[in-house]
Amino acid sequence: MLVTIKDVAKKANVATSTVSKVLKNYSSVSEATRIRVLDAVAELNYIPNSAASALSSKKSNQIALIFNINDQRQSIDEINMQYIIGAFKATSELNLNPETIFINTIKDYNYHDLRRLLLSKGIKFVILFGVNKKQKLMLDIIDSNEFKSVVVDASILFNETTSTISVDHLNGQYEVAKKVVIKGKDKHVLYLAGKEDGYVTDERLAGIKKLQKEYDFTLRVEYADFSEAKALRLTKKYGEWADVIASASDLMAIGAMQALIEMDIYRKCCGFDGISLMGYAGKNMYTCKQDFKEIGYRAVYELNNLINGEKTKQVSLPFKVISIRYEDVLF
Amino acid sequence: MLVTIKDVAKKANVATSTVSKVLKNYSSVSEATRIRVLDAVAELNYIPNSAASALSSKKSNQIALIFNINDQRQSIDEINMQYIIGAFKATSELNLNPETIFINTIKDYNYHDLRRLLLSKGIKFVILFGVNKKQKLMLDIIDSNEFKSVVVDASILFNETTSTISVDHLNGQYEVAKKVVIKGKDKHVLYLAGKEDGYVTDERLAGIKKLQKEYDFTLRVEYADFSEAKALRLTKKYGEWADVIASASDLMAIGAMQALIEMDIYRKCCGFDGISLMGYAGKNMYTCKQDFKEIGYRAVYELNNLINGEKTKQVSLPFKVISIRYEDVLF
DNA sequence: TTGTACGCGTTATCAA
DNA sequence: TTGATAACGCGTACAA
Repeated sequence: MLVTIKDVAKKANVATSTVSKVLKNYSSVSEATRIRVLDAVAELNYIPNSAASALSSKKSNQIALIFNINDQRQSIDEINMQYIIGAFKATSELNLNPETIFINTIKDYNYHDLRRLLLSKGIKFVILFGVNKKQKLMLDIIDSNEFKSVVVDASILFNETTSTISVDHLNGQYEVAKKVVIKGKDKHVLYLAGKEDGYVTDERLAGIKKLQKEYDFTLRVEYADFSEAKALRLTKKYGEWADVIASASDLMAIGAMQALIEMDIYRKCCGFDGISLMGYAGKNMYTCKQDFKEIGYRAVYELNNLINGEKTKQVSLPFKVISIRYEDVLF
Repeated sequence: MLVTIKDVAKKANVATSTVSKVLKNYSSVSEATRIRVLDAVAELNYIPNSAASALSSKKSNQIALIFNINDQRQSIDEINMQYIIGAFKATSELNLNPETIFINTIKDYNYHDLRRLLLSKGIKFVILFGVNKKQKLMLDIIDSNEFKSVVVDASILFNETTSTISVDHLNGQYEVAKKVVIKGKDKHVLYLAGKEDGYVTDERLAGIKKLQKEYDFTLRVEYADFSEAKALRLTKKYGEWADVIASASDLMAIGAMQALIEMDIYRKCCGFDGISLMGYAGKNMYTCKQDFKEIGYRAVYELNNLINGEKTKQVSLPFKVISIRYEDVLF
């Protein structure tokens, strides 16, 4: 029925322990028996039982990718999908086993459930996507001493058990805004910030303020909560006043642009993220493009470093200030 | 160190088997000991070891969600993300454990690797997303007698071990095209079909042909391979000739529309899928909206039926012929 | 209703 | 370099 290591051992005329050694590439095995074992493995079509292995070795190559996603706005599903694809590429290369978890799409998920889920599988290393100041579960994981983690987009959470990885949001916002804003106290910049509980919100806000110090324009900050609709409304309210509208996300920038169109006025705008929707609705706006796939990919590699006992670190990935045209997203 | 079932047994003054029975909600346990055991569990913060459980019971609640995705076109990442979110909602409700696999983003993935991956985890039930006629791995899984599967969007693959689930692509295409095409032999319809190796391609093509029989227009079918760029090129070539352009996907419809804009002519268009991008670039086109989240959700429930020994079946989910406006995707 | 004892498939220790 | 053998933590006949 089910082929086990015993069957292989019998077939190859060796002990089970020898088979195990061969399969784990231990050196203390003669070439002759090695071949004999591998032949038997091939012949019997033997497939190791990962549960038995995990139980016996007390090791599991499982890691968790934990997402806090917004399942309302499908236009940005792209971001999480790219995270996932990049991360899975890395787990495949590193022979790690990703357990994907969406903590917010499932009601009644509390820290105990999550902890239980992870520990029952022997998972002690996790990657956190979409953390914010109110995301108690994720913060608990970071604070706990049971898990080591890599946090995406919240460099401030760096500590002895937590590596961080993200682009430099501060300078990203600074650079992209620099493309559109104008110097001088008489110039008005409307900045549509993200949500107050977002860590990147603070970083990006600091970016526009850094530019303000340099360019000395008049800055009005409004929190549009990463909402396109709110950005639209706020732009209708303050767009007339502004010379330039800088947004902390592409979606908000598109909302702002839509408002301007409806108001029939023109203002320079810029976004943040570099999602492909910008190629359709972005009207050649500048944006700060993040490579989400690469971020997911690197996050796994950083986690692997932690698994291998390395110390936590803060990783900064490059961004690109670009304008996405229709031709760029066309396939 | 690690709290096991033995520790709980000791604490509660019962045998390990009793603890096991309590945790599995077996009836043959007195209320008194039940409480004593649960108290001990809570007090010791006991967490079951899923590997040990799987090994001992020879059962695993693991299923696999296998995706064949196109990782070039991020505009439609939304579709797979919605599948995933819906599927995960269901697995959470059913206490199943999803293993997510992207077979095409990882090079050198052959059937043996995949089979090995699945069987090593005791996975015998899988859901297949994105199958097409050339997707050998998935077809092998369907044909093998080792796995039972639910296939999304390929009703034709239905058999004794394979349930299928999808909207009625034929009538979906029929209905949406009906909104825009015009009766009469002198009327010209350009139909931008999908890829020839896609199962839905055939179904949707049959849909437009059904309508042709009824409306008697002149039909020109061109395969745009689900590519926006190809749709754009083909529309430039045949758009002038056509009175109406029907596309087998939203992305192609958007490409066609873009071509028309560049050609500075107007033709009625329709798409298929109902992705949110249509709210931005769709110019009020009609489309056949699929509820991808619901499809993912239902697919898991169907798989659960197979797990519970039910017979395979063909499930058809409803579609909606709508026109997506900007307001619809705005949050 | 409860407990004993064995088996699940693999790994690891230790002796040969 | 190899082979017994004892864990790993849990489930489940079967006996009590």
